[in-house]
Amino acid sequence: MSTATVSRVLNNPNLVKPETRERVLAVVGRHEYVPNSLARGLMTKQSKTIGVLIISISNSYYMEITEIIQRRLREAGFMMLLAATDDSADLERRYIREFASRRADGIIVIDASDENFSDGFFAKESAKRPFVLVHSNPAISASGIGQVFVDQRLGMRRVMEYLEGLGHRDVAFLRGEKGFSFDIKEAAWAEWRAERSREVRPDLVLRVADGNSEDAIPLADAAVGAAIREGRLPSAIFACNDLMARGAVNAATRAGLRIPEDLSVVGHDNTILAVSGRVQLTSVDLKMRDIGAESARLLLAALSGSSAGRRSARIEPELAVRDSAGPAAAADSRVRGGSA
Amino acid sequence: MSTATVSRVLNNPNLVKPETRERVLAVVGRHEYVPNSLARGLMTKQSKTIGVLIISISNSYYMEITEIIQRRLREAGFMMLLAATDDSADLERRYIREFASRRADGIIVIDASDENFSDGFFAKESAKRPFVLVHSNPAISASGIGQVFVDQRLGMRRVMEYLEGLGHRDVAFLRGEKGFSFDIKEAAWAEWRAERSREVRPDLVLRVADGNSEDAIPLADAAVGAAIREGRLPSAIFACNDLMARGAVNAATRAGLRIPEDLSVVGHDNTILAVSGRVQLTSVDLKMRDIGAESARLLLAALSGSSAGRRSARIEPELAVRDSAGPAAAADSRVRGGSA
DNA sequence: GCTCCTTATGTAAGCGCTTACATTCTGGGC
DNA sequence: GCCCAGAATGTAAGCGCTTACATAAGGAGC
Repeated sequence: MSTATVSRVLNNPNLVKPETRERVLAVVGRHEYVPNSLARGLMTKQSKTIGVLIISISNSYYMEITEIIQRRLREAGFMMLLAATDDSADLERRYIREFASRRADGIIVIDASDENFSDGFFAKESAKRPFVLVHSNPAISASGIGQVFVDQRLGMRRVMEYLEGLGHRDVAFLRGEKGFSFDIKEAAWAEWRAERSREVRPDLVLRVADGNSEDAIPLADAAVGAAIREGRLPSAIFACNDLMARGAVNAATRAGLRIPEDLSVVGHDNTILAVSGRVQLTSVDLKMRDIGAESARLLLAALSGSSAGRRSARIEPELAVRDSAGPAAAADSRVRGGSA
Repeated sequence: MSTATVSRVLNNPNLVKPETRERVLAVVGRHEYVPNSLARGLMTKQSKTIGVLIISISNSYYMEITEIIQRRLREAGFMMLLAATDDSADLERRYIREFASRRADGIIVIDASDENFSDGFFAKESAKRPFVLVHSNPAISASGIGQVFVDQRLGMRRVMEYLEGLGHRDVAFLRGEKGFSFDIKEAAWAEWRAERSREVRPDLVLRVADGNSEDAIPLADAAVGAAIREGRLPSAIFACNDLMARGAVNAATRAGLRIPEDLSVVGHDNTILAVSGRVQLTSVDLKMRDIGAESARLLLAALSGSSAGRRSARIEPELAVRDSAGPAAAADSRVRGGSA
């Protein structure tokens, strides 16, 4: 019995006579033969492996995306190589090279670094193999790279529209010190004000040193607490993520403000934190599952070579409306100490 | 210039004359040559890849473990293949085969299925390549398999000790309907009572249908709310995870009980939920980072062939003491309507 | 029974590397 | 100038597969 026959049994069973097939299968089963994918990949030039790059593994946002990606990949017979870049453009590059070296059939980069986009690195990689970028950067969205564009500007406008509808003219903006995701949201927030000829008041922007870790909760708590004491908080506040939104709620509650009667709070990301407390947070839902599903879909489509179909997708965030935001009417007078 | 020389430049630079080395490196750089790890792995019999198996990706518990594992693997020059089993023993097996086929140099299985342990599958796999199991199952801990044993029984005893010290004689037990992690905690809880000749009262055990998803919060809320109304809640309650603990806190607060004055609550897992609300939860810390670090350490040690050193580790959970549990004295009279 | 076509199996090349072994350089000692 | 050890490089085999091509084995048709 030649190795070729065995190979055929495993890959094209219909090419071999049923009885021979049985015989081979029997031996294979008895000896617990495990094919060597490395050798197979060397011949077939595909590894049935996809590389996925995220910024941090212990971040529910990325994990929700990754979970659905992994599920889709499994269904399509692929395995997932996962790595975290810690937001380092250098590590991002190194990992992409590593994926390439392992002959990953495709690569998904979630929240890719600006640097590697602007110097053309992504464009070059994108030409070599199926490649999908998940991001919120309008600059990238204009490029020809396969991508899932998360329209955060739209998300922000939906928040502002909603609050405006509730009568809130001024909305404080709570963000972490640095991070692209904070910048892009603040830009949309400022744009909204500018469009309505409202001064883009810097005093409305509250900043905490670290907006992404657990510490963001107490930090936001402190920042908002101070703003309340100093009477410079308007009737509503938007927080760039649910961590900070929780901190804001805690501060307000401690200060004796009721939510949403005295202060409206809107969070972002719609994580478990939004529904964990007594007051359920109204929060922007980035549709993580859709993001994951779309990136997997785009990659798989590119992989199957069906050059038909879109090479990119756009995700529209939605506002998950809950209890933490309400009409502005009563609020103004309370928060500002009845000066209205 | 022969391929052998190139190979040497890349793997044993000192074997080749500096100037040749330079020449090779120059060409390599110019042509953006990316070595083929598949071919390399075929020769060297190692893929520099580790397979990691968890139950669910979008679960902060597993992700915290995975994050540190990935970091350690990177430092040691390995990449991580990650897959989720959805708690299916069959998928678990299939993925392990898949890892084997891809010639993963080692495998880590987190919260492995009972089934694949008891039928000897893990033992067999463990013999083939470095293999580490992370679990809380005393049965496995007695086996010779490389492992990180998380002593949940000890964690429970620390909770009970702590509450006993605060004067709580009876502690309600809040769990999800099914799951090994719930069972093992309940067993330790019952054991504690039995040791003190206290009846293992079934009415002290509250069950919610789904203890692990987001729904656990409102479900726990409802269950605890009912128990409060029916006056069958003792002065303290332990929840098998922070989700349910949050639900308990919400229910108690709504019912007008103060925490911890009127009711003591202890959670489990010490996740972000524990510190997200106004009342900070006392919660069992399973030392996720230690678990991840230990599993990576054990695997890497096995990989480097240093047969010295332990083949297993034991993790001792600790109680992260915060504000949600306090002395029982006042509580008894309030919760039970002053019948004491 | 012979040809011819189809179907089933075997043969061997080659995927891109590493590495044992063979060969060629190089230069110090005489 | 010659010898020889050691360093530098080349040669070629082989890792475990897949697959084009060659060969063998069945029938069907006459």
